[in-house]
Order: sequence, then structure tokens, then C-alpha cells
Amino acid sequence: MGRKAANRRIGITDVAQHAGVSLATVSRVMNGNLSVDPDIAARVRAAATELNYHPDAVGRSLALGKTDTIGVVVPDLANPTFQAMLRGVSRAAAQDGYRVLIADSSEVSSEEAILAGEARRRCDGIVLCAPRMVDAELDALIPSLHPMVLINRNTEAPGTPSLLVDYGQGIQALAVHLTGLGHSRIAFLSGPPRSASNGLRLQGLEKFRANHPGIELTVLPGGSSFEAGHESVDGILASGATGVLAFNDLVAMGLLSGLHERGVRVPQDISVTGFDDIPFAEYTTPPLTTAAVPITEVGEQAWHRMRDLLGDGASENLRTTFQPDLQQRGSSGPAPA
Amino acid sequence: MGRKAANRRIGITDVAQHAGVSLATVSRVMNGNLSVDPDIAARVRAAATELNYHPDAVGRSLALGKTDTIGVVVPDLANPTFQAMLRGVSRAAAQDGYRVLIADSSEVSSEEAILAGEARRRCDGIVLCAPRMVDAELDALIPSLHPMVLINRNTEAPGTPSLLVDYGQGIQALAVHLTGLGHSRIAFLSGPPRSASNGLRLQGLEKFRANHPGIELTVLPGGSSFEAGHESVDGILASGATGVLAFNDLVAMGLLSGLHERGVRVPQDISVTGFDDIPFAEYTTPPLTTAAVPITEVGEQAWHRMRDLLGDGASENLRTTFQPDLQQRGSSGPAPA
DNA sequence: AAGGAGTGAGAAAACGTTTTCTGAAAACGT
DNA sequence: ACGTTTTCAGAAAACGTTTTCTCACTCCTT
Repeated sequence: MGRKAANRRIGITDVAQHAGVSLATVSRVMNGNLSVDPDIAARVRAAATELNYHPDAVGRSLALGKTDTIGVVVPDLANPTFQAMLRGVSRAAAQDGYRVLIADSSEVSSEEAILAGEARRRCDGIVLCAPRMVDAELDALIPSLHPMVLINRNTEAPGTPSLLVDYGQGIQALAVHLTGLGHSRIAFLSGPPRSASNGLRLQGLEKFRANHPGIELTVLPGGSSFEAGHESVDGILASGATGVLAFNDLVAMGLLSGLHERGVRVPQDISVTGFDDIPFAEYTTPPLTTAAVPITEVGEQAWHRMRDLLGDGASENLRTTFQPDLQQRGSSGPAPA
Repeated sequence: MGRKAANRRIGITDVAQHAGVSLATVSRVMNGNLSVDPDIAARVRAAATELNYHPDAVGRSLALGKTDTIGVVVPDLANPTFQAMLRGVSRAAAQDGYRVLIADSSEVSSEEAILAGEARRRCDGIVLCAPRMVDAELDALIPSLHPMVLINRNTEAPGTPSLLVDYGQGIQALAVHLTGLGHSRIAFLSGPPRSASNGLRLQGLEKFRANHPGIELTVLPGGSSFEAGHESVDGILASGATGVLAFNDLVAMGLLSGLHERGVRVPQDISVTGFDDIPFAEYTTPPLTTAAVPITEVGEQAWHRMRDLLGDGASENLRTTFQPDLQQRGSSGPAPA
């Protein structure tokens, strides 16, 4: 029993042979090229379905020079924000027949560049979300990764669109919201030191400080996780603040949980705000006042920019800024008397 | 200014030319083949770095017949459970140098088969998570998708490992937990009708019924989302049940929220349990009693099975069952007197 | 010193497509 | 009816690698 081509994956050659035509013709038929005789086309199609032929994507990619796939680099697949962004990109890309390759750097910032490079080699483009990467490294990376779309990072390099969330405005809105409720001692539970968006929040808070000289604003070290918020309870209480701006919703939720354990009432004793408006922010107890970031839409737009890049080779919208939207809920209330 | 090969992507040919050797030699050097003269190897490496050469993944894939990529089909990228599973697969695969391609069917069950097929053509294998797909379609799909690993689906087909969560056992444990607290009227807020895991839960509850004749157990229509839980409040209250087994944590959270709005106290008036133990289950108010499913680990194991398949071509562990672990928290308490 | 084994590099085939180029036949105009 | 254009299918090149095969050379053995 010679195993000659016994169960080899069937290719375009088999179809051609079976239909009695050449490879070229099969290819033309499969790609809907009109310039082929209807009879022959039908014969080819019949052969294709009979043999259950499906063109090999790799061979196709090689010939076409495109993979119909883009890579998305995220710092942490466990973070709801990046999950939502990824979902936005994935679904929008799927609409246009593109697929998404995940590159999860697992918070290991040093791996991001390599990861992105590897992904780029398999894909037609990269959506890069690397909040902790230092500017110099980012700028050095850009040429080798093009076409690329940046999330929450800015660059002077031409041809690289970036989608930005105005964290500065958002945090100011939250701070103003708290002062409007009578809070005069406010604490900012900050995020990871090298995070770009944390920097934007700090800048926003500087502006807030300038505009509200009477308000005492202290900045406390924190983090970006639930645990970071949970562990910050002591620091918050020690600060004497009656209003707390948490770096994001996860931190705020951790803080809520910690305060609850201590018997501190929210918002009667302390008001807490988050940031992002992740799906669960609405359902904490009390529901979390936060600045809603349309992150899924950011993901969708990231794809649209990428699509522009892949088409014309240029996108007219190089910088898009999204404004967070204040969501006033139960976790913030009047300052205690 | 002739644009002759001006800024073409530099390939192995360029390196070979630059180093004064043949393509074959460059390939050998790049792949760490020892049988090449150290001097020449050094020269090649120098040329490669000088030209900033990186081998093209597509060409490589074509020659090697592998893509170092697997596809993961998920029904809904917005669901924390599938997110966690995806994360497990992605990270475990990354450890072995493999990448993950997302295929999000967005709950459109009819698309799953096509989606999986398309993904399969670009990848070395498929991890399929399709709880709603009918058995017949699944069985028909298996041969064309192999190598494949199934999540929460069973099959008689040989060579296709499946990872199962014992939802029947988990729901029984929760039901027993409630009866232990004195609840004699229990409601099961069921999931999507055609969901496989919902079927397993129902089977488990039949066993429970057999073992606990005195307990009144009613099954109510529901769903799998937060909203489904939220909208079921009336039905739950009308049923007169004092203990509610929600299909999953999302539903339970929606229910908690709805009950809270109605002023119904949990667990004093009604006990509520979830399923899955998603990251936020611990932080609801009250914290959710649930059956913890090690879903990230399921994802990891899915990769390990896939790795087996990709290696030997066979995996010895064809069926692995994971037992949910009862997490007793604040949302369940003694039945009202 | 001659022959055989071993070493290492290049030529070329292979992977599975698409597409350009070529050429034959058909359609058309006069 | 002849020449010109058009239509359409096949041969072959191209995409960028890996790998087999071949062959020249060196080194060792006798």
C-alpha cells in the first residue's frame, strides 16, 4: 500500500487536475475573476466543492503580500480596559474580514518591543498599547513597526495615528465634581509611576490645583490593580481626605472593599471616584462615580485608522482625542460636615 | 532617480549577497545549524544585524508547513469567563513560542463553523469554545478542524481532547449548600436554552431532586448576561423561592442589583448564588457565593493538549474534567424563618 | 601517494498561491 | 476573406523561506 499522496492536504493543483484545467484558471475562478468561461468556472467550482478545497492562507499570503491579520499588543489581558479595547478592535476588524493576533506582554514592559516586532512580521499592521514604554524606545520602534496605530501614546513621527483619551480633563472633571460636593481635602491615589496616562492625570490635577487654590490635594502612591486600592486604605485614612480620586475603577473597587472592611461608610464618610467605567463599575456598592472612557470605541477607531493605513497608506485623522464622560453615581456624595 | 529596489523589504537574499554567501548558508546560520564555518557564520550574522534583517514569517511558514499560531474560537469576548479562558491559552501558548489568533463569534452561533474553518487555515490548530453549537454540526466539523481541542464540549471522535467543567457537580454543591442553610424552596435561573453547560446544570439538578425529595425546585427561564438576571427579579419573587441558583455570576450580579432596587435584602430575605467565580464575584455586595471554575487553568490545559497534538500528534489525556469549588460568601445565608 | 570518509557550501527544488506574460482561437470590421 | 482586435486559458515567474541534493575540497587511512 504505497502511501503516495494518500491524505495530503488537497491544493489548487488537485482541483486543477480534477477539473482538467490549469492552476491559473482555478485561481481565477476562486477569486471571482470574471474573465473565465462560465462552463469552465462551473466545472472548477464543482471540482472544488467535491474535493472540499479551501485555499491555503499561507500560500495566499505569500503571493499577495498580505495576511489579513493585524496584531494587537496589550500590556495585560486580565485588565478589563484592555479587554474592552481588544474586543473593539477585533470586532471592527472582523467586519472588514481581518483577524486579530494577540500579543499579551503580561506587564513585562521590556518584552513589548520584541513582542510587537514578532507580531508585526506575521501581520499587516500593529495596534500598540504600551502605556509604560519609555518614549525613546517607542520612537525607535515606530519605523520598524509601520503601519501602526498607537493607543494612548503620542508621537511626533508622521504617518502613525494615535488615539488618545483625555485623562487630564477626566480627572479634573472628577475633582471639580468632588469640590462641588463640598470636599476640600482630596487625595489622588495614583497609578503606576511610569504610566503615560498617570502622567496625564497628574498634569490635569496640576491645572486643577491652579484653578482651585483653596483645595488641599495630596498625591499618594498606588498602582493599577484591585489589590493596590485595597492596600491603600491606611494611607487614605491617614491623609485625612474626604474625597478620593482613584487611578481607575479597579483601584476604586479595591478601595471600596477595604473601606467597607474598616467600617468606613461610602459616601457618608468618604467619597470615592474611579476612572474608565468598566462594566462592573455600575454594580458595585455603592455604584461607582467614575469618568467613562469609550474604550471599546477607541478600539474600533484603532481599526479604522489601521484600515486607512492599509488602504491609501495614509490616514487623515492622525490624532483623535476622546473625552471621558463623568458618571455620577452613589460612591460620591456631600463632604461630611 | 531609479526606484530600483529602493525600499523593498530586505530579505534573505540581501543578507546572502551582502555577506557573500548563498541563501542556504544564511538560512542555516539564522536557524542555528551548527554545520557552518564559524567565520562565515559571524560574517552572516554581522550582515544580518547591519541590514536589520528579520526572516519573514509567512515565507517561513510556507516552507515549514507551520505557523506557530493557534486559533481560539470564543462565543463572546465580552464575557469574563471566555476572557479568562483566552488569557489562559494565550499566556500558556506564549511560553512555548506560539501566538493566538482570536475568533470572536459574537454569539452568532451560525457563524462559528465558518469562523473556525477560516481560522484553522491560518493556524496550526483550533481551540473551540462553542457552547451553543449543536452536536451534529460539531461532529461534522471535527475532521476538517483537526488538530482541535474542545472546551466544555464532548465528542466521541478520537484524537480530539476535550476539557470539561463538571457543572452538574457544581450546581449540586450549591443546591446542597442552600438546603443546608434551611432553604426548601429553590429556584434555578437557567441559562441559554441550547447551552451545553446549561444542560449539565439541569442534569445535576435532576440528581439533586432525586436525592432531596422534600425540596421544591423550580426552573425559570433566564439567560447568561447581567441584564438577564436583572430582568428576572419579578419572576424570582413570584416563585416564592428563598434560595436562587443563578446560571452564572453575571446573572447573579444582575439579580443582586435588581433585588437591591426592590429593597429585597440579600441574604436575609433571599439567598443568591452564582457560578464561575469571575474576578468581581468577590467584590459584589454582598460578596457572591459561587462555584469557582478554574477557567484560566482550563485555558492553560487547552494549550497543553494542543501542544501534545502538535507534537506526537496525539494526546494521552483526551478528557479532563475540572471540579468547581464552592466559594461560600455573603450572598447566601439561613433561610428566613 | 592514492582512495575513502567526512566536511561544509552552493544550486535548486519545494511549500501553495497569484499574476504576468504568451499565444491560440474567436470575434469583428472592412 | 483577410487582418486586427479581443477574449480567455495555460506556462511560468514570483512571493521568501527551508531543505535536499550535489559536489568540491580536506583530512585521514593504508
